[in-house]
Amino acid sequence: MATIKDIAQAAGVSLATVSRVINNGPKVGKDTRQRVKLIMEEMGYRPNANARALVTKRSASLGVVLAELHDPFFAMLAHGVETVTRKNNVQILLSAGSIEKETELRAIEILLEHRVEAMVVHSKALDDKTLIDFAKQVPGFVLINRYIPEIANRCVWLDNVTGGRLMAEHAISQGHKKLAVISSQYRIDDPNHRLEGIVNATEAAKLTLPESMIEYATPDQEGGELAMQNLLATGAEFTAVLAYNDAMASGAMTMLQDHGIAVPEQVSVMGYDDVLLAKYCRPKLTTLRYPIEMMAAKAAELALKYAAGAKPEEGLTFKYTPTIVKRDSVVRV
Amino acid sequence: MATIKDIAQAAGVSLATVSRVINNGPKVGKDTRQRVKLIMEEMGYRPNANARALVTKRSASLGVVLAELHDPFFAMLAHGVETVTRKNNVQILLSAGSIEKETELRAIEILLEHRVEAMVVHSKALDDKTLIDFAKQVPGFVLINRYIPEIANRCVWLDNVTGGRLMAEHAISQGHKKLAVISSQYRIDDPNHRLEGIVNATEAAKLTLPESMIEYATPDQEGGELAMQNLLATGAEFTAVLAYNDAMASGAMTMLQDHGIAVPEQVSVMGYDDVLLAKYCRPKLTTLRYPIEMMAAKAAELALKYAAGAKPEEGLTFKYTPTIVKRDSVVRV
DNA sequence: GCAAGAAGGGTATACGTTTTCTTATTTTGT
DNA sequence: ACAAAATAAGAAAACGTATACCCTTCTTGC
Repeated sequence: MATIKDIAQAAGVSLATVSRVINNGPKVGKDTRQRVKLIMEEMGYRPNANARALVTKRSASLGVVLAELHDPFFAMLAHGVETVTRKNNVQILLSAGSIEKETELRAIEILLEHRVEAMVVHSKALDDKTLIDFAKQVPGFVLINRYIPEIANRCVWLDNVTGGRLMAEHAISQGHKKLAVISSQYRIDDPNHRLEGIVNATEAAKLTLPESMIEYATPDQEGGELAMQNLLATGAEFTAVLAYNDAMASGAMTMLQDHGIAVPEQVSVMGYDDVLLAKYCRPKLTTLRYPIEMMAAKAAELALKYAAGAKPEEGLTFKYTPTIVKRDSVVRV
Repeated sequence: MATIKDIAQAAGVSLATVSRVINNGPKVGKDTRQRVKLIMEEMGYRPNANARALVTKRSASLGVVLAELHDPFFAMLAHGVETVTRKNNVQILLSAGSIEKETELRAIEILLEHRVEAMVVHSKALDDKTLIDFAKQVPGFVLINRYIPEIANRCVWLDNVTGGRLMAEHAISQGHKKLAVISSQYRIDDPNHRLEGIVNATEAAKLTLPESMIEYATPDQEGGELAMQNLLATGAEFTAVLAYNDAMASGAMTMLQDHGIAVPEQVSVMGYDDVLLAKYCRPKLTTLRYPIEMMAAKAAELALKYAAGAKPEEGLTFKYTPTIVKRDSVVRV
């Protein structure tokens, strides 16, 4: 592959001149510029990004750390990031870790070895301290879907407590008094926060939400089916189900229908996230919109901005609040 | 950030020795190795991937070119690639282009500038010649979802003609004689091939498939709804609908149900791809399984193998054939 | 006891860029 | 016409790493 040196030789100029042509630098005459450009074209010259990154100490790429690419949720996250990297002529370096401490750590380290100046990190397993340390090392370090007070201005996150509250309030406003909850079995912040919001709202409405009305399962369709099965098996009565996400809600609906229980006529169901599925399933899900794509774009912008030298403002944070999307799976009782 | 030089100084050894420790090279004593490792740990040394790539001319990363990340289909593709890159300690460099010539070209060029040794490319817009040229330049160049005879051994693709045939044959075997087809309006190979297969099967069964029974729309749910609307508006009779993909099938089902037509009792519907949605929608879609994740993994393996110096065998290609997944949206008539 | 080889480690160059510092040439102002 | 300034271009150092080659110092076999 042709290098700058080859071009210089062929054009009868110095390395410096060729470099200046490539970077549209000054100090090179009109005709020389033309000639060098022509020769680059002829020889199929392609700058070596590695050499360039080495000397400039800038990599023109943004690192993204996330878990489990096949989840549509992460696909949307990636897409949000991609819209802004494309606009800024920046490359995406993807580093996927599963939801385990070691792989998440390794994923970040790999990006660091590539000297990415900006990174958008989705980490659920690493502890606060580790992440705070990274934030100190990397100017363009931004967390998505996580809030850590010490580095609040690098956090783009969803207010899940409010989200949970909104869910419950909506159900209650529709006259529902007997609620059931289907939560995720993973003991990370998200399900805890959503549950907290739900509990807050039920207490405010002077309703009771006994432990027996809360089921935990894997946050996918199968989990939703299983949880609903358990709920039905206990013989408990409920008129509305609040699910951890749309997939679980969909599973729950399936299981209800399989038991001859009409949704939403007999039981209302609410999802969370508003992924594609929410529009596709029957009845269409009433759910909470999680603007992950927008949030990811924001995170990428932020990462690029901080990487470029902007100092994160103290006391600032990037909180998003989910909003209710009313479709067909919840009715007044 | 600490460099090899800093470590060497702190440990009182030469650069070469440190480098040898890092790469587990020979010619360094047990105790020296230990001491250097300790100091690296203390100083938080992180190898510079760019410098390394520059001198070794190898990048330990695999480039992936694809369009529109938010499509779950591409998410699965990315995931398939990721499973093998992770196993091989290789990084993914993502380059997204939309389905336009220039952006696809640019996406590939960017990866080339990063000197990736292997790449998995999903290109629909670029012409054969351009891709063949790239294949000549890059040893680890592999195409996914595309077949080009001249570089057959670098193509991992799905036999869409057979796929279309299988769809139609299944419907016909269930007694359906009046078929309707909902295809994609994009004039790329995939819809053409599927349609070709469908036509072949109908002709073999001595059925007619008039142009008026084929609708074209965007390959998403809205498109499916629209196409079905048009089909119904013509007043044509049909008992089975073959859709270009699951999203269109889902849209078509929605529209049928909205018109009071029961699926599958009155009209059967078939999808294609077998994405998550196929299991979630009601009735569950009978569809064709497109093993994209497996194919993507194969493509990544191939790319890595070729990049490592393995010569692509002549006359070899990697064709996958879709298989029918029978669920609830098709019944015997 | 000594040549020959092995083991441990150092020196220096190369990878492909960018950029600072010079230098040679041309233009400009008076 | 001549000093001053602007323009065009080259030389060389630097970025961080890997490695080919060289130099010691021990072993080891006889």
